[in-house]
Amino acid sequence: MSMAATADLTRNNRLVLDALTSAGGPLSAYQLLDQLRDQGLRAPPQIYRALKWLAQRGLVHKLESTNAYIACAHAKCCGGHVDARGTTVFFLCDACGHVKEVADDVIAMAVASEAQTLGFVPDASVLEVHGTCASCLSAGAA
Amino acid sequence: MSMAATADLTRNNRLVLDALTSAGGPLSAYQLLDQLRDQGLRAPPQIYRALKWLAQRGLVHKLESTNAYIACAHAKCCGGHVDARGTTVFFLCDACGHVKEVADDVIAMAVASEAQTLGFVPDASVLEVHGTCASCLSAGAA
DNA sequence: TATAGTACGTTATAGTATAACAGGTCAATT
DNA sequence: AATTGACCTGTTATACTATAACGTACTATA
Repeated sequence: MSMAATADLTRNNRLVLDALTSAGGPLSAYQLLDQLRDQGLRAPPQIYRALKWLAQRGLVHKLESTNAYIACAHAKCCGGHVDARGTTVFFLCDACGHVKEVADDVIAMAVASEAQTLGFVPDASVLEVHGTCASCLSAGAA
Repeated sequence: MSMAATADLTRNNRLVLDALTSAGGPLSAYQLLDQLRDQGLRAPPQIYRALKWLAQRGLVHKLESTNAYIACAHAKCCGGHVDARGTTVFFLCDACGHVKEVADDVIAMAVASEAQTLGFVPDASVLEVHGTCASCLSAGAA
């Protein structure tokens, strides 16, 4: 497995990745732009270019159902052990906004199996489950 | 199982649904608007209102990863036997644009199982697999 | 007649994303 | 040294996606 290239990040890419990482949750491109205006980022293309670069390497993910971006939860420990092709599943709490990223082999294999049945060769998957997280459930049950 | 209400569609809802159905594939909201301008639909809210109404009843689905809308493949035969909460999986061919909608219990159960492990209560799922369809593969292999 | 609910049409605006152009840096090659 | 090419950068303008908010009209029911 190749180590993620957290070393050769350019200034802009680093700024965007750091902002997402310290946010601890999803941010929109324009929220990132607002946060990074002080650091010299002024226009959307600067943000989108960084996001594209980071996403291609699996360091960030786009949440398609919310048009938001999130730092890969696994990139820190082992350099993006979940590949950039998107076999991860996101559980998004609609109550608190928390997003849980999991690598679930059972789901991945079920998708691969269905694809095979169809004669379809998968390239990238978007798997996003909306609902209510455990902590919001227990808070709401009080 | 309740029959889908294809009878009590308003004029606008019917126009949008028919356009999507006869398209046989995904259309963007603005493509729909262009197509339906002759029938009197002039502004985006008219389209989006119809899409929202239809989606709530499972007659159309939104493809989050492409910002497009597609008629439910199962609505015709049995009134949306796949519920509006989104347990269906879409396989999108990036080569030809074809979209295959399938109701895969194995995937649905794998998602439900993972959710249960997390103590997460799912509400709606977005499951979209990009890749290459069988027919494009055989064409490309020639 | 009120009243509420729903659908409708319209204008304006918000939010998301990219095309296209210009300049800067740096290393490899000529 | 000069040239080239690859890549990163900044900027303007624009395209694409979606909704807020207003006013109207047509039911159905009280």
